Amino acid sequence: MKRVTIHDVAEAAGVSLATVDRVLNGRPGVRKTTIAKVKQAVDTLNYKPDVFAAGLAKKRTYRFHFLLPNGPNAFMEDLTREATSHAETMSGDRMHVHVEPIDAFDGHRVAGTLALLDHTVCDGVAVVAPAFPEVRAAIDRLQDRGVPVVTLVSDHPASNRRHFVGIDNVAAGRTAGRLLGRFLPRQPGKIAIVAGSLGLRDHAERYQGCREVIEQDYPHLDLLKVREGRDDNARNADLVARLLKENPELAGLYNIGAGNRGTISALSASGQAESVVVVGHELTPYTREALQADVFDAVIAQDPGHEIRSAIRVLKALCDGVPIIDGQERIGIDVFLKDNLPAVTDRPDSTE
Amino acid sequence: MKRVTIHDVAEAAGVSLATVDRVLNGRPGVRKTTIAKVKQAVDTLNYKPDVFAAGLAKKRTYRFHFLLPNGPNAFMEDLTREATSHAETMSGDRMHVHVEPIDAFDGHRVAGTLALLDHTVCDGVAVVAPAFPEVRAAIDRLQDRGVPVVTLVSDHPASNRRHFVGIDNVAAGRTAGRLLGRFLPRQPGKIAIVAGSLGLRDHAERYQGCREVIEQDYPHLDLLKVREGRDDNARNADLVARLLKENPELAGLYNIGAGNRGTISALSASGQAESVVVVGHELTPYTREALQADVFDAVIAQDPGHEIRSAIRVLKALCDGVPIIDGQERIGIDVFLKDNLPAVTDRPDSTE
DNA sequence: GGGAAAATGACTAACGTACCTCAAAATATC
DNA sequence: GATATTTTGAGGTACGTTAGTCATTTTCCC
Repeated sequence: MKRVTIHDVAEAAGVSLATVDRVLNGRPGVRKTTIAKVKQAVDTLNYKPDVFAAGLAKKRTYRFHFLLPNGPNAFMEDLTREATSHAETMSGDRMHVHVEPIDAFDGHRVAGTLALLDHTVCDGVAVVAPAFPEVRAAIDRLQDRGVPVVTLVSDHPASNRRHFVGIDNVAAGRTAGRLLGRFLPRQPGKIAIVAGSLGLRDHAERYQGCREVIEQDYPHLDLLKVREGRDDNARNADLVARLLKENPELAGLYNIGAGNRGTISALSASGQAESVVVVGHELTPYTREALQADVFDAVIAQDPGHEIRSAIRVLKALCDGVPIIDGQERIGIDVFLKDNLPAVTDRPDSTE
Repeated sequence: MKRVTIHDVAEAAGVSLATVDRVLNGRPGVRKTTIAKVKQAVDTLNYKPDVFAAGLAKKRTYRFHFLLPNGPNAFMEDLTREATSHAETMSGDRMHVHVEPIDAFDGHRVAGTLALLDHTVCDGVAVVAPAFPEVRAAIDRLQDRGVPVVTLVSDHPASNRRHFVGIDNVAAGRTAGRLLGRFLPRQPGKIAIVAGSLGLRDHAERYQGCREVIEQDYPHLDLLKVREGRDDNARNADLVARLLKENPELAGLYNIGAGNRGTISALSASGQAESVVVVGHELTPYTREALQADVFDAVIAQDPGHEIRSAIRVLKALCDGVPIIDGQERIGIDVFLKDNLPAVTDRPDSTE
């Protein structure tokens, strides 16, 4: 039951402490036969370095920057809240999480913010990457400077980001399409789609997924052309009101992006809320209430807390050069109906 | 940016190191005015103890026992696999997770296993608690001996367990009912329910939730009386085959417990698989395949990896006497359709 | 076999906290 | 005001690792 230390390893391998240290920490100047001896001893003794002692000795600190959109978006606010709250609780663990609001619609500003970072300021960056080429370039340059970058929520696959923390948006769109197809009766009907902008990668992918499923498995359903509301509540309210007026017999509605609040108010005002099957994204106080009031029928979501924690773990793993446990870092596509809503936690008000 | 240590706190408070230590670790013999001075200094300086140094110094080890059912059940196997895999990876963190298989159907044996534990052997216990009174008593006695106990997957609310790590099974049942109600056309139809045993708390709760929703919102659907297959594949296959023969026009089927493999094979064999809407529990290789083949229409699940990690975090928090972050420890009710299945991870074969 | 280079050993000082002892000072008790 | 008691200070050791330095040994090459 006693702990195996490097002393034991040294003894077992018949070498000195210094040599064991050289092997364990990959320092140069050790013959490979000796390396083998040490490694052999390590795993016959099943030596595991003491994380506490190691952490103390190398007095490493992890400084991470989180670049998160600052818009009036309940999901992003949740993400920011989770990040700042972790910034506090983990500061004892030699973690310094700095949250920096960015304007996700201004590619140059985001690229500029990224350009200011290097290893003197931080050891890792998580960014909700808008799909601008200058952002991709800034990510790549930052990594060339030795700072690992992970994308959060919205990926930028063309870049060299080391990891993406977020959901598979095509699959999310497919799920939305499946729910619409199955919730609606097997008869012709029209489905409206409201997105923020198809220029946003995640929105485009969700649309693609939804369309795939509807066209393949529910051909009796007719997808109206996508309306873009720029994730703005007022615009969405307007769009949805008009859609409902133009299509009094509308069967389904898929709100691909944010701006749920606008969509919900237009639906409620129209009096058609219950007859239209509506699927939205992200669990916020508004979508939650809409589900309970049968205005929304399903919500596809991703857990912001999981995403922040996962991003931190991944960045730490990248800094330490240890492998990432894929299974643990996979972010699930959550499906919420009115019946499986998580209990509310006490949170300050937010807008969307 | 430099780290605040107890030295700084001592200096700021105008007391000695020893006194700071006494206050911080709640040792006796300090005047309350002094305590106040120190605490004041602690939070003006925002002192946070260094977890690495503390961990090293108090060479604390956390020894946790996980008592998990050993039956041929893919979900429990996943749970066991996650637990043993964490036992390895966390052994460096002074965590010793011991997994002990139990026969969940033998209350006396489980109680006997619990009775053998005390603080000389382990610092915390997580148990998938079968609903026997002797198990409740054993849990309470174990806690009286100073070992915190959390229940896992299946709760025992009457006991004094400190926490329950698992899903709200009533809500899970409601979700299943909702999916059946919404996937089926709005016309009369029969729904069959196969459980392991209504004597199992989680199964009973799921049934209750499902019935609530169906009776309230989908009264045109007729719930057949529950068949109990004891989570056994052969029994389930038999039951389902008979159900399908007796009810050729069966509209829906809810498989409340394990034994999915039996249910699936009977459905496939009957040729009625596609016409019956089927909801099952837990994501296993079999239910996954059934979803993809349109034999199952939805699967309600809980993530075994999350549950194990949560149980470990909770037990550690209980040992350290620090508060539990509720939001982080809440286990979600996952809903899987064929479209939002997580990518498969490489795992050894399992049976169910 | 002699000299250079490479490999290894022996030691030490951190890192920040926990926990212990013993003495000194402050306060309480009569 | 003397004594008993409580409170505080000073100092040390231990925890297991990292990351050095410098001396010594081994190996290699001509």
